[in-house]
Amino acid sequence: MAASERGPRERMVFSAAQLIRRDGVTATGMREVAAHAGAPRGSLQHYFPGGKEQLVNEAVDWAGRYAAGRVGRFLAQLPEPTPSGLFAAMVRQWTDEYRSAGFAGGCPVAAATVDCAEGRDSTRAAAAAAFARWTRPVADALTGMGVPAERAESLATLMISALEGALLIARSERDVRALTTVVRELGPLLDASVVRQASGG
Amino acid sequence: MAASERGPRERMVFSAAQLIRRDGVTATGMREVAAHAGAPRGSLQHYFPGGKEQLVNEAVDWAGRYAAGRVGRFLAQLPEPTPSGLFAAMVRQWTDEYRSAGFAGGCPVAAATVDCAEGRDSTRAAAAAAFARWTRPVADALTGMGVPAERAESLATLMISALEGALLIARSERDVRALTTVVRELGPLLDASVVRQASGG
DNA sequence: CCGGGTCTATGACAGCGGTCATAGTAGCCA
DNA sequence: TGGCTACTATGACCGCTGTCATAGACCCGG
Repeated sequence: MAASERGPRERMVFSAAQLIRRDGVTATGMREVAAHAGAPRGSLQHYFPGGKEQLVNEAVDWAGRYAAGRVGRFLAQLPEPTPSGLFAAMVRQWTDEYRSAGFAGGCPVAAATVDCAEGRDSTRAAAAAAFARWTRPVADALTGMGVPAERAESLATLMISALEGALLIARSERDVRALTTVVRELGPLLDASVVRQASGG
Repeated sequence: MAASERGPRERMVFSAAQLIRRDGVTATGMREVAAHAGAPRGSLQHYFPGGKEQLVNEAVDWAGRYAAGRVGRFLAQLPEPTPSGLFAAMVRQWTDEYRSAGFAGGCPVAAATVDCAEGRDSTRAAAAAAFARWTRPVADALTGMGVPAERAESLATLMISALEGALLIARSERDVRALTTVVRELGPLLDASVVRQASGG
């Protein structure tokens, strides 16, 4: 979650993602983004001539790449790769954040979808692309673990759906219960989908 | 989804829920709610002296009651009650809407959570209450089908999580794929959780 | 010195947001 | 008729939003 000290443009995209995931797209102002990024206000129209829509879209895009990138790192850290282990790692990222930093933020892609699915088509498309970019490495990981290709895609969608929904519930309840629940209940199903190789369950 | 011609107050709450689930909380204006409900603007401060916050909270509350009420009707319509059948019915309500009316609207509770979880605690609490009120009848239905009480609660949370997450994906993609996917993949797991009575597999 | 990029700095604008203040109407009771 | 209550009707206020316009800083090649 920590972007190093890159250029002001990248910092603004990153800040936009952070503010969006906390307050939603509409409630996040351009001036606020610049201030949060420590960037001059004048840079907004310089780097994002497309206005707020461009900034939001890039933030959603960034979030999608970030989530996709995490999948690979989770895989590398797993002692032995199992579907349930991957899912647990994906969810644990959130439970860790919520326990250590509070329930202030959700998923920026979800926020963009809720706020812009109707009325700002480019942002809606950016959210769909982010979900797709996130789903692919998850599905690929599943096939690598021995899940048939057709089911891998479906199970990846199920995993992300359950995670996103549980995030909503957890944030509203200020309790990670929903997150731990979906991991516990979905784990066996995921591991049972492995057909070749010795399944650990 | 159609509220009959009740009083103006109820119409405004209903309209608020509709607009919120389409555009989000922040992007929904008070004047817009009144206009959508065909109610006079002056009635806003009369019926909702607590301002927008009160109106939003009541809309979220209404949505929670509505979702909870649907569960009972779904159960009554099932030829034989199975967990997967109930889940399929819950999801089908959304696929039907999306196929017939387009992908304009999402879940108002999700929208309220995304937009208000941080910064408006009463609305956050209202969302949590709505999720809880929705979860209970689902869990009760599962226990009635023979699911052990401890798992029933967890599976109800899983069902609602998967539904909410799939809603986000479906809306961003403008495709019901994610919804049908979670039904297909989650159904067997749900039915397998029935321990007593003949499971209808 | 000039010219020409990249980036920054402000100020203004027009619009809309929620909310408040105030006045008006309708009906009902005495 | 008067008076009370429920509800409606407007208009104004202030703050904030995204966006535009304009001008300044800074650096580099010539």
